[in-house]
Amino acid sequence: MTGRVAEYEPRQIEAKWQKVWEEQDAFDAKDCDSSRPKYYLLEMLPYPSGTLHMGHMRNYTIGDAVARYKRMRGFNVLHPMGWDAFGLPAENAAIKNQTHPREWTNANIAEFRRVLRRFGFSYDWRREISTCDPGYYRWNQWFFLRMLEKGIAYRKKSKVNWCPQCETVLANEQVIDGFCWRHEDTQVESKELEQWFWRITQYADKLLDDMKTLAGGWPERVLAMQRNWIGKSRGTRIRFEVAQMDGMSFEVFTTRVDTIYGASALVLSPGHPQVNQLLDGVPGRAWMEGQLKTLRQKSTKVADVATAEKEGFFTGRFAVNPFSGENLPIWVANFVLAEYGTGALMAVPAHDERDYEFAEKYQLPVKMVIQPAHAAPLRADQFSEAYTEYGRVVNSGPYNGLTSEEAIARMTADAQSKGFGFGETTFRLKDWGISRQRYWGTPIPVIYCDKDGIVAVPDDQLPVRLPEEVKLTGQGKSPLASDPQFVNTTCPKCGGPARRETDTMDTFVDSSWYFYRYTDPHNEKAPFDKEIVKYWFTIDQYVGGITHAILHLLYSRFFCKVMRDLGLVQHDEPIARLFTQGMVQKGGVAMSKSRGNVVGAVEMAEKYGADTGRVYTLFAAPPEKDLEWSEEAIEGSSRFLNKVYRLVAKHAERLREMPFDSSKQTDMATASAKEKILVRRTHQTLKRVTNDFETRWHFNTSVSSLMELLNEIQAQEPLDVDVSPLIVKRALCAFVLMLSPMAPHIAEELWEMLGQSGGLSKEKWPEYREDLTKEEQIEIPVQINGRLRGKVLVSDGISDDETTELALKDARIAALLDGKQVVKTVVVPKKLVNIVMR
RNA sequence: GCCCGGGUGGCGGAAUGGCAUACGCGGGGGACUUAAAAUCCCUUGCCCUCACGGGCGUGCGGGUUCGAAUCCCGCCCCGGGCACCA
Repeated sequence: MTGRVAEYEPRQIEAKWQKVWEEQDAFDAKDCDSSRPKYYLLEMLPYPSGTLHMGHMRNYTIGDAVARYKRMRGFNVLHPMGWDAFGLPAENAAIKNQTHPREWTNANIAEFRRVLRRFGFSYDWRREISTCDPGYYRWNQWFFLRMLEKGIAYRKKSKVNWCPQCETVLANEQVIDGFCWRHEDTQVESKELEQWFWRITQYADKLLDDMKTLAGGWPERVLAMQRNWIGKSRGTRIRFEVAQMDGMSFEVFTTRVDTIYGASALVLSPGHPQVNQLLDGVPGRAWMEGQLKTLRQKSTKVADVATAEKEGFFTGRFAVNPFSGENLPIWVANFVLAEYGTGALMAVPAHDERDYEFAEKYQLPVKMVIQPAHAAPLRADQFSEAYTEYGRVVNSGPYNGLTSEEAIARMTADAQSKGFGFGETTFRLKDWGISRQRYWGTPIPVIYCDKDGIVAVPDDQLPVRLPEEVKLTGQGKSPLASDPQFVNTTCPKCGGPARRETDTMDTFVDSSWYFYRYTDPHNEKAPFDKEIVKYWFTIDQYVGGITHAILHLLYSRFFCKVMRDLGLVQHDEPIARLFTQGMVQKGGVAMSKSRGNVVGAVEMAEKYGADTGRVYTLFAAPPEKDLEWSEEAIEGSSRFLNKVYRLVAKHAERLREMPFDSSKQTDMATASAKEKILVRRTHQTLKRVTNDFETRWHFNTSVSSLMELLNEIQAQEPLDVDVSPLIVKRALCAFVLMLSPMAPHIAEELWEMLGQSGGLSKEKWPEYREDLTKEEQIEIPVQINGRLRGKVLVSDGISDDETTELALKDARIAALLDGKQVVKTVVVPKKLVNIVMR
């Protein structure tokens, strides 16, 4: 045919088209364009540290394939990128390298940006944001002030993790099994500090309820994790008076008030604030103090707490069961959490596993008050474990015979009317502590004045800038406190001397609303324009890792609800659909710098080309599954693109001038056999790939469909005999268009080689035609008793009876059926025949 | 303990009630080449058989069905999340 064919040079092609895209602003999204449907596609913004590896790239490749597909489908696509630029690693790196966190961060951002461009992701770069810019974080401060006005932001003393070696507060993530991450032999202490909190608990119910609207769009396991985290629990609060101590009482929270007649003790947490008062004047007090101290000092390691043996002591005091009037001994025990419920509980050994275990050890009575509703009754002498199911209430005075549900309702109502209790809902979720004693974050915009107390920084003084010249030592308290120029200020109210807040905000604040800023990134008067947000929101599709299933995604939902209450947005949920992609692993574990198993994105792109990297990450596994990186398997994707390039290059010359109109299709009545194959295979592939993009995103099968189509086209060689050039051109153009979301650079190059102009970013996705996917003749399997015994060729419109007849006539089938009785035949049209014989 | 995933060739995976192992990697054989690389062709689940052919086979055991990797019941194993939450 033609002479020597040029070789596929990914580096050259990729640079060429990236430049073209940039010059054409090919991926700019147009605000408030009502002529097209909008599509907001978002990938989680990276923390710019270390190197971008293939784990990042997988996330962006999945997103980019969808973004490009949606554009071809006629959507106005918003596909932005930015940097989660505040955070501890920058500060630590700065201390280590004697640089400024901003320098370190900016260098990383520059590198990340370069690598993302090297992969040709179709971002609207005009909208790039960086959370460490004062132009961004001033809006963190602005939101903080609005929350302060609303009472959502408040200050209280709270326990923090404190390392006595570092002399600083540690984030929960920096506490490893109760020890400091930098001092493996130093136990982290608990210390009380004044901290700023955001009242996320005020939205607990809403956060839980609104998850109903996310069902279907969010992975069930993410919803399950959030549900678990919020931890809603409905129950009853009951007050127990202490016998012979006037006015002293304890409240307990229980979800099973129906078991209260079976209570055999009242148990307090060692951390309960009233323990000391209770022990006043009790004989043996000194011994008890010792016991208390031991219980309180027990390891706080998570693993230990869960498996620790139950221990406790009897206080010598008694509480009165308000339902039965019975006196219950008051105990203090390690298994009662101070932070949950009321820090006290009623122990019902017969119907709670933990209480049973405790009662066994300390010989407390086990009183059965619930019997199974449908199974055989429990017998006291055969009781070996707690019965925790609902059932029918017994031995409970006036409540006997009720079901658990009825008893809970009745007893809660009675407690309320008699004044010793009420129905209550508790949550595991706690308010969000946002104070960090760190430098590299958003300064909290508050001033402390001796005269006026806590004073908000006025809006017109925002942003409160991070001072650039601060000495970072990693020691002591908040770094900002060591900068007198920053700390000392004047009170906005009285003008007198005052001090600035020296803590900064948790970096999760930055990422809780960043996706709103993309819609209007340069606005200096507001965090964003309401109308523009209204146009773009909600986010149609969010793509990111499962690691953020709780914190980031819960905080973002909370922020949205606060913003709605502030009148800034009108929607209840910011993200309609969430896709969590699997990790990229090497040697069975996630890629990470510390493990030294990182495959750098740049190295990968230089060796094989960005398109090959993209195709491989899509092909190697379905996107939600973890993917084991294989240097050998990537060769397959490289070979595939090389083959595609050679095929198109071989035929491009003679097809270049051929006019091509994708809306016109071949007349199958006059087509040759080869032409029919080309047309049908093309439309079959179009159908499969379109389905993959529209439904479950299994791009691995999209790539394999294209590989099969490529093989089919090659099998029809020579393509200049018995095939009209127009049909070859249509097949190749459809191929290139289908490839373009996944391997955009080579697709652009081939498109140009085929004589098509204007670039692919303006092209439409090719529609398949159902009738053109149909084969004239189909080979279907013939089974006897469900076992494959032969095959017959049937034509498209054949009836079931005709199919059966054909199958029975098949020589091999006939031989097997000889002398046997056919009981029944099953025909699945165009799929299969099954003959049941005896 | 509870909740969510998952278990298919040597490997990544395909098939979601209808031909198990598509596509790719790896392996074996061949063509081209002085040679190598690249490329192309053939082959590749296990067992029996010279062969034709047959049997087995989707973690295990049952069930439903003309037909099960797929649906149902009961287990086992692996991964992840939560975990003394009253």
